Amino acid sequence: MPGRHAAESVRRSQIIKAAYHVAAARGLGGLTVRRVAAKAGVSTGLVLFHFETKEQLIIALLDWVLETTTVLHIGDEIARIASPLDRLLALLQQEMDRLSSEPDRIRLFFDFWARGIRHPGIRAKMWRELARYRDAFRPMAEEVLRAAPDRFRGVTAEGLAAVAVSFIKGCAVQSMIDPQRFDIAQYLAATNGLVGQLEGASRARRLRRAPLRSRTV
Amino acid sequence: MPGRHAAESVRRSQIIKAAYHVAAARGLGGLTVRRVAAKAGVSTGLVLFHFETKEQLIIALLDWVLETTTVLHIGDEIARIASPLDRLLALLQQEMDRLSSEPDRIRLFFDFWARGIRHPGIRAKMWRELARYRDAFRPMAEEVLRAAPDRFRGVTAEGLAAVAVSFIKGCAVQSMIDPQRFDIAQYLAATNGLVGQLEGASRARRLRRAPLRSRTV
DNA sequence: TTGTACGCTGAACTGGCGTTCAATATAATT
DNA sequence: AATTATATTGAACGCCAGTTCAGCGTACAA
Repeated sequence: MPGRHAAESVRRSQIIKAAYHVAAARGLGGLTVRRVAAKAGVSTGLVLFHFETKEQLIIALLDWVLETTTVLHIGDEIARIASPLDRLLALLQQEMDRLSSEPDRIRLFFDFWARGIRHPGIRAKMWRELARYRDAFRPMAEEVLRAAPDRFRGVTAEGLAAVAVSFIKGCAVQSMIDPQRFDIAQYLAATNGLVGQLEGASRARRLRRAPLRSRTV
Repeated sequence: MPGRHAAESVRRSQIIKAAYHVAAARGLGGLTVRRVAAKAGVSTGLVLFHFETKEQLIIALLDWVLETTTVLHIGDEIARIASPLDRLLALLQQEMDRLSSEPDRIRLFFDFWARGIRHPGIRAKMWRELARYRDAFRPMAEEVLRAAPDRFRGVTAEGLAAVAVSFIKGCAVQSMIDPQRFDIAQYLAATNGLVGQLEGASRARRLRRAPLRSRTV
């Protein structure tokens, strides 16, 4: 039934959400204009009427995924933690919880990441996202450097933030290929030990009292 | 010129190497039977005569990539380092050198990794590779646990190995999306600081005398 | 009421893909 | 020399993809 129906923006977001469901279920490789149209309950032509090309649809999907993924929001409970290193660990824990709560989204994100290697447009957006990620760690990294200047002689906040990001991305990459057995609690415990006990017993006690929720992803 | 020519295995490896060049240049998404045939200088039909389906060709390519990627070989210079933590850092450095020396191979590896998320056959092979990776760190991880039992109370060698793998994979993932600016030397310096100076000044002096070769990937 | 701009449809076009297969040339066997 | 087994070709097939577009229906302006 052709004719004037939904407003431009409504249709666009309707189609993008359909695209998200298709991509989350079948991956970017399984994303086709026809499938998106079917999922959205519209015709093939309409999808391209609103997005011109499939590539632009994919870019719009990426934008939507990045916008609607609340990443690295530093809540009150975390801001209240005194030690910078402890706060960093709490942030890591929060990010790793997301791994188990939104696996489809993380998988799709990873799919985009891989595509970014060959696709300059996607890579640029991913690079910006990575920069955002590192920037979120930066103030914390600077605090860490200030708290232990001898330990981090010659180290920049940027470098430290990159390592912090690696804890998260590295964990995601591993749990993605080994979703059943990868033990996040163990991962965090080992991280905790490696980072070093700046305050010794106090942190150990706190971790024991508030056990980690999810054992595997 | 049809007829009996090269032996089975010769042709197979010839085609696999052609597939590698195509995949390295265009990604797994750009790998087609026709392109591989053209690169190998044979007909389309011959590729499928030797590999039955495109999927089997891809699996064979993955096997070849995994076989011919010398990963985590612990050489004499590294084995001679006394401190386990220092040895771990040397291993990390070695792996990161590979990032800059064989970017195409690493990119292709990453491409397979992403495909493994949806493809059980590929995922199984990648999981085995990940296990190999962690196992290579395990003896070292056990030494670390033995050297500082208080620091790593409740931590298993498996968990510690997973974190070590994260340093590498996380670095690769970041430098892949940001090949120009990602500073590996800074990354290692920050890692060094985070892991903690078990031996203090001695390591700092050693690192200063033997500067890191590659600044970026 | 009429006209028109816009949203919308879906069949049709083009192209590239994986795959098949009859024909054929070569090497090994007899 | 004749036969057989094998390696090789490349045209052909069917499929599914992205994209186009002529036509249709609806809502709003005049």
